Amino acid sequence: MARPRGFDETAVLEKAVQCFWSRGYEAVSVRDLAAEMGIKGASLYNAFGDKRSLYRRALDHYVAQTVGDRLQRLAGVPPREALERFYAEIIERSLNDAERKGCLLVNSALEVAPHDDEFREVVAGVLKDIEAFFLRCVTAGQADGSITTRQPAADLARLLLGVLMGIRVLARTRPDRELLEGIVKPVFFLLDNL
Amino acid sequence: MARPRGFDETAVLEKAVQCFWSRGYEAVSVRDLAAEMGIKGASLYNAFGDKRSLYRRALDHYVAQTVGDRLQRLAGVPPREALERFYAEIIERSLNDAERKGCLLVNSALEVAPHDDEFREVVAGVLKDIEAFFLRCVTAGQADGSITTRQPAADLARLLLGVLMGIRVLARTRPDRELLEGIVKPVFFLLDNL
DNA sequence: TGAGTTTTAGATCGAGCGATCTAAAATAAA
DNA sequence: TTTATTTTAGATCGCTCGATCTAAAACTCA
Repeated sequence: MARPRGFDETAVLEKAVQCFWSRGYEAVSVRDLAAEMGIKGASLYNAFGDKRSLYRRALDHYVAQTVGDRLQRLAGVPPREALERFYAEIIERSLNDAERKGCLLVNSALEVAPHDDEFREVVAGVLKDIEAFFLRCVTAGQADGSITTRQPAADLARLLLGVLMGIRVLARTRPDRELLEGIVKPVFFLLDNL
Repeated sequence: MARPRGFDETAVLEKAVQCFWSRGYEAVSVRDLAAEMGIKGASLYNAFGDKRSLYRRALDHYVAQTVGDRLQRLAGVPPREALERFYAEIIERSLNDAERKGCLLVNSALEVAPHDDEFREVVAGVLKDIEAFFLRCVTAGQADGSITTRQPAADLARLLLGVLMGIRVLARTRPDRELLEGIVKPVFFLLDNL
């Protein structure tokens, strides 16, 4: 039978995530990727196909690890608190991001999705998942009285998604706690009052 | 004396803006640029220097034409109305953007600014200009009673900047009126009430 | 008109790109 | 041990990259 693979596919995929995350799709070469992943070019093409396929795998892995994990962890938390912890996490991540890599999903939304239908659908789907999470939180919060009912839950969820994207973008150019927390403060004031 | 330039520098610069705007920095080659600008490679290097310098010129031109113009047009408008018209313009622009180019400033904030100190300063400066415009609007609105005083003007301005970035990002993947207007609606509800 | 200067057009530079190929090394089942 | 299969390592494919060079063409001023 066949010789088994000499590397851990998940481990090298995570190296690829790091590359794409910190430098983007176009700016990273397949040679850079192979070197960083610790495998040879042919092994890379064998295991992952071409550069675009590898990016797809990297994005899927990132989303599962980062977004999926967060949504799952906060699924059981009381809604108002879940939202607060969500944003607190995002802000801490953004401020601790010395390389200013931002979020691979947001980066993909700007660099890859606009020119590539498959990636646009993938990114749009994840964004809708996040929006749906926000909507569940807002609806539950409105039901238990912790979140205002004076605006439709759907619009509040949209606002939460928009603000999330805004924080992710601004943090890459102005990683400033006062700015990021200043964005969130009026949002929670709105959720709380009225 | 010298032979005069055979092309209009501003006109070809605007062609370069279109290229960088729709495809990004890395994905556009100097050959693409020269062809689209209708000049030869040597003329491009003569007139604008290298690719990075041309991008800088293109970004500056875009900012002056697009951002600067908008802030100037709305400077004399009553504050609450200025904010409303600002967002209405942004949403219409985003929905009419068939190529999903988004905003060159936001695109630069994600593709170029994180890895290039000069561009980071340029982008951060423009973002601060926009934030300052929002702050002037909010402060004036709080003074004339058209905007709530129950949150600090500085935080409301930060929220307005964050939401603007969020709209610009989301529109490139999900150019959907319901989504974009749904983000803005609770923001104005917050500005109006309380 | 002629001297002087700049812009043109097109070829070309070395480097790096994504992708593929060959052949040797490695492994598991027969 | 043999056979079959896969992964390796490294060279290499044709192409495009950003950038430069060479001359010819174009133009202004003396």
